[in-house]
Amino acid sequence: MLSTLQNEKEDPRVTRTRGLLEKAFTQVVAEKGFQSVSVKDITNRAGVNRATFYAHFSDKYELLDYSIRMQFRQELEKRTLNVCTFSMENLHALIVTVCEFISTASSHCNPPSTQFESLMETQVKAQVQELVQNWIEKLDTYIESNMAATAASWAIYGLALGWSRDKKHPPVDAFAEQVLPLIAANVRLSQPA
Amino acid sequence: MLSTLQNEKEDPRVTRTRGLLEKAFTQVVAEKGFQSVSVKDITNRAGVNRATFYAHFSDKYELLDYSIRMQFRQELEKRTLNVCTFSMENLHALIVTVCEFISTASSHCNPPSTQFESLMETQVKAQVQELVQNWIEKLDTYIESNMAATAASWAIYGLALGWSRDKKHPPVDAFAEQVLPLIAANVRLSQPA
DNA sequence: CGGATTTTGTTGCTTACGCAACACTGGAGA
DNA sequence: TCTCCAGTGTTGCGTAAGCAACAAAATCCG
Repeated sequence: MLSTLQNEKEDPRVTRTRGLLEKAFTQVVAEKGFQSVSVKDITNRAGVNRATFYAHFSDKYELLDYSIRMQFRQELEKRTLNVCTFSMENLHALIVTVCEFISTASSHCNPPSTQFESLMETQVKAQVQELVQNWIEKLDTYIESNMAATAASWAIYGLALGWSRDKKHPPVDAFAEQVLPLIAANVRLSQPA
Repeated sequence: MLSTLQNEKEDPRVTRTRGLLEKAFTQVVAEKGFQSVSVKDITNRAGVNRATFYAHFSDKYELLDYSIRMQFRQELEKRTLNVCTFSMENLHALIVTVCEFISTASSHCNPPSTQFESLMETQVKAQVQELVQNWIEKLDTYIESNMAATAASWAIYGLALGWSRDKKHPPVDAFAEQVLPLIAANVRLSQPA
């Protein structure tokens, strides 16, 4: 489910094609806007056949979904949050990541359509959930890691979204430091008293 | 023969694969040097299967050949010399192009092995030959365009090579201006008196 | 409104690529 | 010397991608 497992390494051709499509997608969307972009625009730019597009994505909305997922994942990997264990520093970094991702995404996307935001919310929460759950499961667990991770991911996203909408929000680091105890409480419950 | 004809547009997949291999090739060669680089190094970097490499090139020497040809062609296209007619300005630009290509290539390649230089010579002369012949054929021809172009290409390469080896050579533009009449004489013979 | 272009998905067939396995060569080292 | 090993080419088979053609929407426009 939502498997981030790169274990089952996929055919290099599909990796390549998806990458080309995603890259072309972000380019043409930046030029013409999402709505006025056609599948043909994307495939032309990517140098990929249109039929091949449909072999990977049912339509451009699904590619948007994929693109958002990949970009956020890349942010996590950039800070090696995908390959670490729980610590206050890492949790801090995670909160910052979400804040910045929401912030740059919504500023980059004009106008921030509702469907776009809900898409982003879904993807980000799902990955944060998975990541935090992974952290918890490496500790001695006393409660459902699933539930704790759900609570944490919703809380983080909600707080980050509020922060990004605040016209004059404090610096990210200060904000993250401020809410850190709130989130940490969720995770910590699963640690031995 | 040596057809630069992109007319017969090739499968996007082969264009892509060749491009990936060439890009990877220049990278790993820059890092490890040509001799100590293996086919596996190249294909790993390119994300292309080793068997696919051999479907395009018989060995790394052939890829080197291809790479040189493409890089010089790119220089020509950069100055739109591939889509123009004869003029003194264009001939000047052509000479400059050859000079700079030899200069940067031989400085970039350490040591400038004999086989490498002869490979470069072959490719550059062939393309200059083709280009000049194309120029001449658009004029009213009184002599074999083939022969005139051959003379011009050899002359240009020889002069450019001499220039690049000259320890304290004059600026490219000055040099090109200086030898311009020599080369122009070859081409001009085919024009109406 | 009505015709004319685009776009969208879909399909059958061809071709290029990925993969694993193979035999072969040549160089390094106990 | 012999073994080991990393690189080289080659092969057969499975799969992804290219292509042309199609019907069905959707969009444009006089």
